Amino acid sequence: MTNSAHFNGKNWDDWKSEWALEERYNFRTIEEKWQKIWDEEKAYKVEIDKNKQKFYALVEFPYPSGAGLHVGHPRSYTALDVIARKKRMQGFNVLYPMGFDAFGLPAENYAIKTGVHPAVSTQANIKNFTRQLKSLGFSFDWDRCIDTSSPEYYKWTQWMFIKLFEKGLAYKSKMAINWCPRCKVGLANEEVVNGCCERCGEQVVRKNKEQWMVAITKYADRLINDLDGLDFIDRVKSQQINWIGRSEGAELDFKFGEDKLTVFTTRPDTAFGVTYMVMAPEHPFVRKYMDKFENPQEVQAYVDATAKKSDLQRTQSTEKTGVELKGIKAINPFNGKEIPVFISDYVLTGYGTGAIMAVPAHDQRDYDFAKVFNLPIIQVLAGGDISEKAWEEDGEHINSGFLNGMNKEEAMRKAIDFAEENGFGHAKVNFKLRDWVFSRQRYWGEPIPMVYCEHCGWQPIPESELPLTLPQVDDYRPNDEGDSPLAKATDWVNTTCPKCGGHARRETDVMPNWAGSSWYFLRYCDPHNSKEFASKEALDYWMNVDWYNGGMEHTTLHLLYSRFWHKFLYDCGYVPTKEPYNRRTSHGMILASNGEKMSKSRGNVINPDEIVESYGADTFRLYEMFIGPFDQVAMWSEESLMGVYRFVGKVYSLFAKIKNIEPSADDLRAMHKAILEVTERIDQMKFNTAVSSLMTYVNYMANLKEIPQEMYSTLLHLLCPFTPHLCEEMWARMGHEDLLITQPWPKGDAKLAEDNVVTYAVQICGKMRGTIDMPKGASQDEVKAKALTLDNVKRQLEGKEIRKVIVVPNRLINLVA
RNA sequence: GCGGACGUGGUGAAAUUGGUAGACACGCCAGACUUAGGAUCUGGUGGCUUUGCUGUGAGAGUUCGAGUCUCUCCGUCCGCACCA
Repeated sequence: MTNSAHFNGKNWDDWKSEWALEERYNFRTIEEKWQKIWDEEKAYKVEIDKNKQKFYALVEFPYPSGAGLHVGHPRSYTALDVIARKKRMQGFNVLYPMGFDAFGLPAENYAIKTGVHPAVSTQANIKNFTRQLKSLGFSFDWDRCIDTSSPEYYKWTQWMFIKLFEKGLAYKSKMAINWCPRCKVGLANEEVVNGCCERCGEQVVRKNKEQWMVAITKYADRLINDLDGLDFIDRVKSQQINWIGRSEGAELDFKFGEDKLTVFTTRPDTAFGVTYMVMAPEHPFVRKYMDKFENPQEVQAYVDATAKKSDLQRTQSTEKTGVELKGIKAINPFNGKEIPVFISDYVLTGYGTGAIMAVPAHDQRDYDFAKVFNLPIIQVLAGGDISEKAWEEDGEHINSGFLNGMNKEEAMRKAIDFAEENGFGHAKVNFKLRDWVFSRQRYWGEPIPMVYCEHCGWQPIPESELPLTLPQVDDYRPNDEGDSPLAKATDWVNTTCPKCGGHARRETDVMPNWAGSSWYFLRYCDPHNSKEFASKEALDYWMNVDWYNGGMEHTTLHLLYSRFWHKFLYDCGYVPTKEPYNRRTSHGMILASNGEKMSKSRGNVINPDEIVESYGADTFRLYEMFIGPFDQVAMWSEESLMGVYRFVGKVYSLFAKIKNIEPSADDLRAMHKAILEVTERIDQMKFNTAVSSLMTYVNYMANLKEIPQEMYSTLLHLLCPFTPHLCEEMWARMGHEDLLITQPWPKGDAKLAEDNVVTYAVQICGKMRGTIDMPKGASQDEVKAKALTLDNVKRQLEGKEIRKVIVVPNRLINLVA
């Protein structure tokens, strides 16, 4: 790699004496110097180059909070930076972009407190984040930096919303939504954690509101099925599948008054075991039939009590409560039997049809309810002990008319056939996934580009009026009624209908902060395009994202939303692929040294700035890669960080021992082992052991009196993705004028890496009894003969006969006596 | 309850996927050196009753051979959760 032509007119000794003046590793000057050079030369700028194979590496862009970068962010960023840098050296045209997910509540809350416009504080935070990211030496193409809160960006978010509306996938609906009384904002299901607001932890309550909804459920099946071809880690796939919650069953109609009461069930085969039915308290029939019930006061009281409960209260207690709707019975279409109907809060209004047929013998929840209300329990599948608990397993059908004698699978089929033939039911697939609540009653988000006209209903604003920018307001506070602060900007709200020209009012809710991030990876492909969200050429070249790393906490939020959003754009013909990400991996969290989460309130947050200041970016980066298995949680340890700092210093000081000499066979073995191991382990995201390999290699060199140039040069190549500043500096000190980051990745030679002497484990009956050194490729007999010379082996075999010999070449010999 | 991951020294962890358990670090112990530096260097460091034995949460099984595969327990972490 190195030759004398690169020595810039000086000879090797001149260079060495010049640099030897500076004995201590001074990371500050080195890092500052190379960051400046990379910045000035736009070393990581990337353009479409059809002669090169592209590689698109992506990390989740941060929300630019006032707190600045957390040590958790760089774990993900460094990992893909290592991969991006290695891919570049391997000749790929690498797109590794960064941007800011800049809409969100903290900026708005800050504005409420201080009066500073969210745009102002957000820009200040972006500036700070950018400084921090640059100080860590990431190889982002900064020319592609995007900001979801800029009108140039959200113009296209709005444009896409209009497309959703035009295709009938965005619709306005009045429904009970999750409402956070503290944030004064409606939440999507995905944003409710254990019945509490994901952001502030306040208990979420139900509130009836007109909301924009996005019909993600239309894509439920495809969001599950298309996971099949993707290289996502298993827990991401299973969590998404779980969240979407597909279940197969049937919808069946039971007669109720003059109506049909439709239920969804996954067990139509148990229909002969139905002894009662339950509706959710919110079911429309409850109101419709209220004056026909014999006990309307009791029913209404229960409905009111349920409405007052928070989701948490409602789901926490598994004790069954409810009220019978006296005076009206339902009729089981399978056997014509009259059965009582109840309302109970264990039946949810949002899932299935909001009503169930109850089979207490074969469903534990129904069983519990039946016990409380003394309802009959009819066993229709043989098995278990019905006097103890429900039997939810398979069995032979009994007491089930024409289903008798069948097992579960057959009876299911026959029951659905019967329902279809007699017109009271059909097979049905249901999902837990609900449509996406897309309205937020706040200020700092994308305005929803819709107007309401008395005559024409909801109309999108013309594309020529995009972007619809946020109006200035004086008061950012939302109110308890759930009006957005935008409602106060009356000049902005009052407008004309784009269809009839009459008076119309703008939508005053804004989009959720998940909107901008649903398509940002597309914008990176062509970030300055003012005519399209991205050109076809750019999308054809750069998509898909080859490798996307991000947090597990986004699995059922951003990751699911953006897959849906992308599929929608694909259906419209705007993007060339049906899935956005080929590969998805996830990093573990970094915890404080005592295993607690880092948080402001605990006062245990490590600020990356301080680490960079004290130890340098290279040490920080390398430590985060060495801290432990990438996909697992890791605990911050300043002591371990010191070990890495020493290693970096050692790499620096080895420079003094470089000589223009040829490496020996042993040297080459150590070198090629390092190349092969580091290359493979980076690809597998085993960064911690890749660093171990580098340490082993450096330890080997530290033991040499003189280090061949080639060995040191190879080290710089292999280490460059991890500690780019130091490596670039030492590369220059070796006399090179071109940048190390543009050099080709070393090629490992497995032959040269092979040991010529191997140590065999000697086992007797599988137990280790000693080791022997053998030349590589020794015959079985030679190995056996040598093994038998060991004292311990002789002793163990005394008076025994060897019955079998197993030799694993170059590894072990096992003598079975 | 359902789904997923996991259990290895004083600590963070390795283990070519069934073949020498503890690589690489941290910490600790002993020594050297000093331009006293967040020092650095050298050697040692699983346990034990140390010619050797034993050891990967516990117990069984498969195998010539198990940290790795199978089964049963025990325990930890994460996600979802009255989803019909």
